[in-house]
Amino acid sequence: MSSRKQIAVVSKASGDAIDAVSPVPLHTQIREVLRRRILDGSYAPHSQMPSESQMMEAFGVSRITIRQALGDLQKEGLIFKVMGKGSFVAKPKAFQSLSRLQGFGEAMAPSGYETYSLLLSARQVEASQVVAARFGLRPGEAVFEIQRLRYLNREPISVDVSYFPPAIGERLVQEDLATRDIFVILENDFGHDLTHADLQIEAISADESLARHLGTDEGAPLLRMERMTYAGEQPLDFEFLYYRGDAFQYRLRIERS
Amino acid sequence: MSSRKQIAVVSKASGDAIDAVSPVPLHTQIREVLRRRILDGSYAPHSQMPSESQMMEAFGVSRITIRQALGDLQKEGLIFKVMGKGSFVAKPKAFQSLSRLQGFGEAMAPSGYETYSLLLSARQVEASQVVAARFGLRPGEAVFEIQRLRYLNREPISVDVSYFPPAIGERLVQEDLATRDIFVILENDFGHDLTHADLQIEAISADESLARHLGTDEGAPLLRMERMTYAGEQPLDFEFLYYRGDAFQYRLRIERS
DNA sequence: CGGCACAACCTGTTATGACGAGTTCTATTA
DNA sequence: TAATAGAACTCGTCATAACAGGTTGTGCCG
Repeated sequence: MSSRKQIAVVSKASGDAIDAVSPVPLHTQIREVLRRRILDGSYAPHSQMPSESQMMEAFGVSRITIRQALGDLQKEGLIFKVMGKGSFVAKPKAFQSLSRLQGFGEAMAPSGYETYSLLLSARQVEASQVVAARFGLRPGEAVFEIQRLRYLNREPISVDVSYFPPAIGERLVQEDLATRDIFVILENDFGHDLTHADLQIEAISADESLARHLGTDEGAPLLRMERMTYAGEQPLDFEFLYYRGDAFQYRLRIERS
Repeated sequence: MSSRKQIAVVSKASGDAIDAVSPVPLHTQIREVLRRRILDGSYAPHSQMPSESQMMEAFGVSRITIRQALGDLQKEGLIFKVMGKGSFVAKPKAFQSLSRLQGFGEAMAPSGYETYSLLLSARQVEASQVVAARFGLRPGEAVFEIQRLRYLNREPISVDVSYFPPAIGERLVQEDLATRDIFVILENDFGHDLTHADLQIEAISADESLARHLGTDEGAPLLRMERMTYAGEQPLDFEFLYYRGDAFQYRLRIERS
């Protein structure tokens, strides 16, 4: 390569605003911005990322904050650093970080693949007819909705729309949903004992929104799952999962222990 | 099998000296001391660990250093923290953090278990007859030896004695050998393309040292493996693995891709 | 022209300091 | 006595600062 031209985008030109007064920590916001840039290709695999001091300036925070964000990404295996040179985007690899596929994927992936999630939204909403019925609520009562876009080996693989009782949802959003399995959080951190799940499956066509997220054509075949997970009698987690039809085989074991 | 009366050790009474001038970072030293205390039971599962300020004083370092050590352990899932309360030792769980079993274990663990390694020693030594022969060296030439004790779900499962060309060994010790798979480091960080491995297996009796590490009786049956891993023609990693006979079934697939 | 020393960058480590937020126990108050 | 306010602890976040150790380019010198 020749001269020093810009390495990559640093400024917050796009919708990656950092909010200093937000309740979510700066390093978390920055980590997610960087994760998005990696997953959407702004930072290509093997390319060098901006230096820590460049990011300091670009985001307007101190170096310790940048380092926290980068350190998190490094521990996930999304980037690697070389002392004296800089930070680089890691090449997606199978046989690295297993364990991240949740439930469905857990049973599905015989070996390990790299998986991450992008948080699309997380908010309290009024329960729709279907959701209310599943939780034994009245339509319009509050439930917590979390939408995520899941990646398998750096490719978008599914859109997950999950509903939780408000109390659980509030706590979930404080966790690291990008890399941790919701099942594991529920079991480990919250102490819920997941017992079983009911599910149903069908095939649908991608609408505009799903197609955009999953990078398929509109109308492409998707696998749609509806799954309610229980801890004993208590309904905990109701999910709609939209999997890319061309990327998944269906093989599943529902029992969990 | 002796009864342990101590509650929680904070001071560096035992052999857990922190060396300020050592080339290995303080937070790494501290992390490993804490890991040892967790794995050997000094800090029992679910028990509260000393507070960050207590550790600051006990180790004679700043809080940021303690936090780095604790943060690493937390990301591994060995401990968890509760704001306003403190740090606690996590309960060992299967179905959490897969992906850490290397090679042999990788193929062996159908689902996931929690695995860690304790670094027993890492140093340059003179190649023994056997090691030299495998690497195509003359006996007495320098090779790098790494000894580790591996845990599966908080129980010691195997002693690994690995030999590397000096250049590779020197780099390996700078990596996080406690949680990262050497195979993954070699492939991902170092760019070596592991192709195949030769191995042989036999059953032996535990000598005093092995029995002590593995927590078995002297004379207990062990599985002994000798494995040479190659990247193409180049021999990269020669290992002796001593597995507890009562804890392992042999089922293996050698191809890697 | 080739080699070597140095400056200019990078990340790694660590300290100090400050404030915020959550928990728990205590002491004051109604 | 019971409720409440607060003190005293905990971890979480973020800033500033300094130095070490590694890499890379530049420019001087032979």
